[in-house]
Amino acid sequence: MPTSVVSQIGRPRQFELDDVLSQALNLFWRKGYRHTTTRALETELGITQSSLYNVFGSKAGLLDAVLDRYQSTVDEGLLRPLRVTADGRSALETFFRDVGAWMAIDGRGCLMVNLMADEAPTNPAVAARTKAHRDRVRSALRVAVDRACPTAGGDVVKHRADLLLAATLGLNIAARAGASRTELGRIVAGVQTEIASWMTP
Amino acid sequence: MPTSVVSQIGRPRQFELDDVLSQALNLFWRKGYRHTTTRALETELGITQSSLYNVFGSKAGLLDAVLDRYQSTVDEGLLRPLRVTADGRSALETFFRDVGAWMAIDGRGCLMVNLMADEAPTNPAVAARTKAHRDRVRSALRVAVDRACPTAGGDVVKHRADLLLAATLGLNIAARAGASRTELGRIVAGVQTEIASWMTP
DNA sequence: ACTATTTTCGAGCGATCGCTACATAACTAG
DNA sequence: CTAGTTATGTAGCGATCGCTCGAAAATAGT
Repeated sequence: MPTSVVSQIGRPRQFELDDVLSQALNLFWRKGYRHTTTRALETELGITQSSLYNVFGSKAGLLDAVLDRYQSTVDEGLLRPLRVTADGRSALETFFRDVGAWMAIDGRGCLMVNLMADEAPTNPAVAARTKAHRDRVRSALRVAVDRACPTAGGDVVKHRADLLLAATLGLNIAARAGASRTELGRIVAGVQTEIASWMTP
Repeated sequence: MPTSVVSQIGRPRQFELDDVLSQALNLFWRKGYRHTTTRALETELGITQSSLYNVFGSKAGLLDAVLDRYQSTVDEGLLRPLRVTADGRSALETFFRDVGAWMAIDGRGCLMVNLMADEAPTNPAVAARTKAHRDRVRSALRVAVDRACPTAGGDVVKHRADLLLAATLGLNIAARAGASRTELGRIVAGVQTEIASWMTP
C-alpha cells in the first residue's frame, strides 16, 4: 500500500509535504481558515497555488489534511493524559493548566474550536469533524472525572464532564476574542477551584 | 436634542429605521456579520446600498447601530433578571434554562459570542465591544451567585461566576457549531446540577 | 533519443466583495 | 416659481477571492 519512495514517475516534488502541512496548520490556526487566502499559503509555504491544488485538490482538501495532523497532535498531547493518568484530579488540573497556558500565549485558541465558530455553521463537513472533536474531549474528560471522583455516581460524572467541556470551549472563545491573560487566568482559576471542591464531598 | 419630526429638510426616508435595524440584526445573527453581504442586506431589508451607506456610513457603522440595539435587548431580557431577582438560585436556573432554550431554537447562538469568534480577532472595535459584553455578563452572574451562596466567600463567588461565564460561552459555541438539542441539553444539565450542588455545602 | 508521467510556473478567469459617483426624485424655505 | 437639501436608483470601480489552464521543466522507462 505505501507508495515506493525510491522509484517514482514524473517530476519529483520540490517541497516536503510535512513542512507544508505544519505551516498551513499554523496559518489556519493563527489567522483562521477563511481569512487564510490561497495567495497567503503560496507566499508563506513557498509553493505555488498550482502545486497546492495539484496535491490537495482544493482549499478544503488542505484543511482536511491539516486537521488530520492537528487532531492526532491534540489527542496525544492533551487528551491521552486525561485517559491514561491514574490520578484523575491531577490529570484534570494539568489539562486545564496546559490549556490555559496554551491560550494565553497568543489569541490563537484551539483550531477545532475556532472552526466551530467560523466554519461549522456553513460547512457540514467541518461541522461533523468538530462534533467528533467535542465527543473525544467529552469522553476523555469523563474518564478523568470518573477517576477523580470515585464516590460520585455515573450521572454526576457525566454532568461534570459536560460542564468542563463547556468551560473548555468558553476558555477558547475568550482567548480568541482577545481576552487578557488575567481574564483567562480567572476562568482557569474558577475551573480549578471547582474541581478541587469535588474532592471534598 | 430630539430632531423635529414634523419639519424636515430634503427628501424623506422611505423606510422605518427600526425595521431596518431589527432585520439587519436578524441577518447578522443568523448568517454572521462577515457572511452577510451588503447585497443581501439590500434585498432582505428592501433598501438600496446607497440608502444604507447614506445612513450608516459603512457596514461597520450598521453593525455598531445593530449592536446598540442587541445589547440593550440582552441586558433587559437576560442580565437584568440576574441582577434584580432576590432569589439568586432561581435567577441562575432561569438564566441557563432561557439561554439553553434560546440556543436550541436554531444554531444562531448569541450575536456577541459569535462576534468574539468571527470578528474580534481582526477587528479591535468589535473586540472592545465583546469584552465589555463579557464584563457585563460576569458582573451580573456575580450578583446572582452572591445572592445564591450567601455563606460563600468573595473569592468563591468570583470563581463560580467566572466558571459560569465560561460555560455560557461554551454553550454558545456548541450551539453555533450545530450541536444537537440533546448535546446542548447535557451541558445545561451539567451547569444546573453544579449550581444545585452549591446550595448544599 | 523518445515517450509517458508528474510537477512547476505564469497568467488569468469568473464571481463576489465593500464601497462610491452621479444623476434624479422628493421635500422645505424663501 | 427657484434654490437648497436630502434620499433614492443605477451603474460600476478596484480589489480580492478560490480555482483553472497551457506551456515548460524534470524525472522514469524503453
